[in-house]
Amino acid sequence: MPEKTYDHNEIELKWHERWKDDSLYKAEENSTKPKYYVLEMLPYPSGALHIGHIRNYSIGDALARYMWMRGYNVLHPMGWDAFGLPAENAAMKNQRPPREWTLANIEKMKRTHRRFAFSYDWDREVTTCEPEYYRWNQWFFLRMLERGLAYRKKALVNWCPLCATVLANEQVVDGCCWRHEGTPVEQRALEQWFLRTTAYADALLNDISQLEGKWPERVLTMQRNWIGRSEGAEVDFTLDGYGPVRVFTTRIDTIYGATCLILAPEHEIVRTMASPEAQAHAKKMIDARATQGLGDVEKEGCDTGLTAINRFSGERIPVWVGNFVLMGYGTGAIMAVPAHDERDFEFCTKYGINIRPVIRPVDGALADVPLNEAFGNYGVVENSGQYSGMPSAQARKEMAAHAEREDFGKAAVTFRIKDWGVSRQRYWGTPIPVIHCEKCGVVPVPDDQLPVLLPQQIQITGKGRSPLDEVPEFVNVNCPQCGEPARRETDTMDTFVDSSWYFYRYCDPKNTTAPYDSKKIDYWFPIDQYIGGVEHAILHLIYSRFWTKVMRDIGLTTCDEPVRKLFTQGMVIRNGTKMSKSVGNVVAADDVADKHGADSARLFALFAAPPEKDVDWIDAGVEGVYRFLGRVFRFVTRNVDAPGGDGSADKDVLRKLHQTLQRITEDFDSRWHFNTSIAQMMELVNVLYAEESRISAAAMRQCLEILTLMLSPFAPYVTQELWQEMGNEGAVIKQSWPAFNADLARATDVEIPVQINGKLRTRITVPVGLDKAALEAAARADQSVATLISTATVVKVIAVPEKLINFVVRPN
RNA sequence: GCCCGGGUGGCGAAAUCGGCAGACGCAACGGACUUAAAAUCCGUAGCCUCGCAAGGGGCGUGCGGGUUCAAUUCCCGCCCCGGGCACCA
Repeated sequence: MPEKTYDHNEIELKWHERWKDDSLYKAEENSTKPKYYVLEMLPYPSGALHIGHIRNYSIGDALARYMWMRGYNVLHPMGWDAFGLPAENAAMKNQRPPREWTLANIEKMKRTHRRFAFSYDWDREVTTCEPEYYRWNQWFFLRMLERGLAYRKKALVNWCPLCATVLANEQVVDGCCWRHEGTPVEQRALEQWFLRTTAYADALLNDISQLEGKWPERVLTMQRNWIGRSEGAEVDFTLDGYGPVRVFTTRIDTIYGATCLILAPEHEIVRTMASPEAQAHAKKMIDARATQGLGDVEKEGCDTGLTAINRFSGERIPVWVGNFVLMGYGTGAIMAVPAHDERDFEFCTKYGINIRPVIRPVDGALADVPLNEAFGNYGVVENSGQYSGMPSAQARKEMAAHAEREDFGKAAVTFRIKDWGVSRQRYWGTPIPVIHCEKCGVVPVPDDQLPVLLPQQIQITGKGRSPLDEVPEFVNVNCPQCGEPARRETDTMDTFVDSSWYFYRYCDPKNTTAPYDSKKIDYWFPIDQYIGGVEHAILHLIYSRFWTKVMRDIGLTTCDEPVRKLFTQGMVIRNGTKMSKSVGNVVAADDVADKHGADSARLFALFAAPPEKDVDWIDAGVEGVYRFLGRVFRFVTRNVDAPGGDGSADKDVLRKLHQTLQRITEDFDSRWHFNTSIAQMMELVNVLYAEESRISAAAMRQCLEILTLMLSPFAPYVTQELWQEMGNEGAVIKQSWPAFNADLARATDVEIPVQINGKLRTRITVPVGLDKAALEAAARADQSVATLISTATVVKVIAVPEKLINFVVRPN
């Protein structure tokens, strides 16, 4: 058969049409096959897929296709993280309702998804802005409310003036809004809804051990740091004329060295009891904190005029306010031990407050403790009454026990993680399903009245409070309890709620009576492989873990953790910076597909670098893999029915073929270095070109089929076309992954480098399987080796079978 | 400041367990085909150096040391780049 020209447009269009009904990728509901759930993070429907998305999906899709071919029942779904601020901004700009804008974007992006032939089961598509989905957000919220896991409090919250809404702590980056770099977040006191993530702080931390080795270590480290468990003690100091002031410390063993107490500027006692000057100062510090945000801030403080008594020593010490003490951590008050804490040292030095060492090094004296810096190590406690002479660890225990006995303190654990603030003063999100009644207070919307629907007709001005406040039909309701007129809650939920459980919904996407049927979850969960960007290491992945634990405790799943294995792929870089709309260096997926085809775009996304590494997008690089696909296409089409050569190259070619197959199979099973998998196939094709005329018809057939099958997870269109060209029936994805033949893969001869004193001098070819002695004999028997060592005395011979031989010699 | 990654040709990278550094690809150069170009096919190529040539020698994985017959790989000390955390008491 004459060689054909590789026309990617024709081929991709043809198979795109045939695959339209999607029946190929349906996950089976009652299957005897082993299951495999592979998931890529769902995108925000911004309007267009770019090449960063393509990389993410190409990794997942190659894996999904491989697992199909390995005989697994694969669940590979896709959906849309469809709530969020951009839709509202677009609505303001274009006078287009957010829903309309969002759904149009989804249609557009879905077309691109299909164009790239990602093997999704679209019957399971989830769109989080649709009532069928978000009603279950509301349902979950009510379950959490019943269990005290959702609650409302007035709190200082992070407010982004540009978003005109509250942000979660996780959404504040360097004191600025995560979406508006350089816009400092302000602190405002508002009534807000929170989810009690702190109730699961210990569980979230402990269960990280279940993820060890299966999630990237740095993600686990980031989560551990974020949770920030810290063991210490709470202790009361007695404030003259007031009563106890509680502090949290990890170093209660240094308490005899406490020379003052420092309160956060927001601390209640500052407001109620401090001197007027101190109150004014504190106010300034609070305001400054709201605007300065970034970086290191000079420590600042002010004496409140109050004094407090140390219950251990009976000593009376001054009480200060300090800008570096955080209201949101511990109790909002600390005891300052300048001799043993760097920050306290800095503060007390600045204001001339006493520095008194009470810890000495285990092998030193108290007098050796330097007074020009803080000595923060553990050691032996001194000048501390009955505790003097104890090691730090013992003192920590005994002092906490003493405080507890005397009822002025206890051993305590504090977490850095806070409860998750989920209120947003926005329109385009899940309405929080509660009603505020003058008489009954906060009343949950009854389950049978769910979903609380977002009103469709709405003017979004971007000014003032939540847009829902302006919709009387939405706001004005009757209280479900007493029937009197009441007001609906107008805050909506953080969109991270949507993505915290969407992967469960994929298992039962059309359920109208429950978020899903637990039996289906039991079959599919946990997710075997989750693939996404490392930027979600904390936010999304910690919320998802939290949600699963809550669901487990409600009895909705038996999983402790939703995700068994996590893979974080690298970013796609262009011109030295991360691809983003604002930089204007985005490469649209459709543009690449137009020019070189979806297959080439997918192939290059995987070929350019190992998947976990950042990759530079180079247009010329796509041309390289495009050429490769053309080479494959032409080679296969012209050899399909060729009479074949004399077979003199069969052995070498089949060895290369099976070695390649082995490597690619191993890469799928462990390393995922698809860049080398693809390079291996390129090498194979180079060999095929070189030996083309010396390959027999039978060996050629084997090469063509196996090459096509191996390449198919990466380039589904062209391989499908070739599969048909070869006269085969059916879809490539339904074929079995070829088994490599270890006998054929084995080499008979191996080239051994010969070193003299560690320097490469020549090479010899020997049969495989020679032991040390035989290898040395073979080397000595070689004429050029004999010449090389003849002028010196061989002192030692290092022979490593199938690797190398090294003669250590001394000149004569 | 602390905690992770990373640093290899002109470029993206490879070397899986301490054993031939630079596979594969891009860009480049030379040749074939072509009226010509594109496409395609074949070939050259780390750097320096000696030689008319065949061929030879030296250097080389951020820098400096160490272990070893042998180090991109292991150990110690630095430098640079990227990311995360950053008053968390």
